[in-house]
Amino acid sequence: MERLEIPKKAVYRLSLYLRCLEKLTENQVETVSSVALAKAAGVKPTQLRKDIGYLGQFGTRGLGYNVETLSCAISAVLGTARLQPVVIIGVGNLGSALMRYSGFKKEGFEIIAAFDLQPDAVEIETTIPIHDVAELGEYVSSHEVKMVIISVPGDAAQNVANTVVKAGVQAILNFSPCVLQVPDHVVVNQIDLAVELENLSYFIS
Amino acid sequence: MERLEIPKKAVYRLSLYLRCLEKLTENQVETVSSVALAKAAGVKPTQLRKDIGYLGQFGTRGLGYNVETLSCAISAVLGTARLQPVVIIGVGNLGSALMRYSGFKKEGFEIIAAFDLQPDAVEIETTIPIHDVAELGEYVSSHEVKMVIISVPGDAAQNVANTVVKAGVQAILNFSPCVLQVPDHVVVNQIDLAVELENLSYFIS
DNA sequence: ATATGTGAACGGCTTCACAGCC
DNA sequence: GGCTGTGAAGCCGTTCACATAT
Repeated sequence: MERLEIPKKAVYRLSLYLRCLEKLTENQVETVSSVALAKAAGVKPTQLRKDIGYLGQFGTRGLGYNVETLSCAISAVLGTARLQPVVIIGVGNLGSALMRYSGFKKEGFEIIAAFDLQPDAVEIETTIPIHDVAELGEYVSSHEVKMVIISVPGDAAQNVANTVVKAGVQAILNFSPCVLQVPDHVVVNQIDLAVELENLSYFIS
Repeated sequence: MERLEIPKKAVYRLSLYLRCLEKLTENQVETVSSVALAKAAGVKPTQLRKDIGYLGQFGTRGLGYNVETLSCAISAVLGTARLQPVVIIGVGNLGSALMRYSGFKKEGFEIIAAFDLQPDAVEIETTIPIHDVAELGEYVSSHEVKMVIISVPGDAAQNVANTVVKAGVQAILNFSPCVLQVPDHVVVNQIDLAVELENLSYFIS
């Protein structure tokens, strides 16, 4: 298994292709060419073929790709073929919005619990249990959670990260506006809303 | 002014540096070395110096950078030195969370209005006016809004984008899980939560 | 004829090495 | 001695050109 060779950017695009393929499946399209799929995903056809090439050979020359076969292949490589449990830490504005977001389950992720400093003070209608953050480490290890979403204020994020890393978490989606220091074997994807806006700000003339 | 030469990735990091510099200002630190600042931002010192080099020469050899001077320089280049008006379209889970998010104003962005299909049905305590999406185009042009945040469901996003682009918007932060087709002069930053999770999923062993 | 698969060329960002300055 | 500034080298991902398959 030489999965680790796929470049990070290509992995992002594979997710994109998967999203487009799902739409095609809904419309009962069975076959798609690299040109058509690339256009839907907003990339160049050659890049799409190169990206898919990382997974192996799935196309039929002169015809295109079978939508279902390709979907399954990408899903398998991304590790989303089976449901992945995820925990949210910090049930503030953003955290509670994420808890209500329905898009995760469709893509193979289940929010199994949330944590907050004051779980009783949280007003939100949900079936997802909200625990005290003091129980976070214990919960993560006993449920073998590998992925967490951090949406606590910046000054609390590093502490939370330390706790979950010690408890065995391997991947963190961090919405806090701060850089997390973690061991090399832990992956962090950072989404900083202010940074995104600032970035846009630069590119408007 | 040769601003347009700064690579996009460098612009992202400049935002990061700015965030770290603000913390230093709060702690009344006046000078910082590239090594220290780079560590705080999670990048290599040489990269930080190269990035800052795009702006000009701001350091003092043998000493480091003056925190305030550097902050102002980055802020000026990013265009966040003065308040930038922003509009949010789609006041659902995510949209309302973004409206309540206090981090924007601190970085120079003011949410001046929000838009929804059913503005009256929205239950949210806020001082930000919520209008009907039918008024979107007119509002954007008359207020000369250059940046918008789109947080509507995927199937409505392209329509919204068309409207605001026609009304003169130059930058879009898109949270909808779909690829927007826009003219070349419009910049789109996409944040797809499911894609982020899928990406992490791949990298956990 | 049409579309995929892929080695090679290209381009851009990162890292290195060291010159220049305090 | 310590730290910044920067041309050069290295690396990685994208694009091209075309061989290959139906």
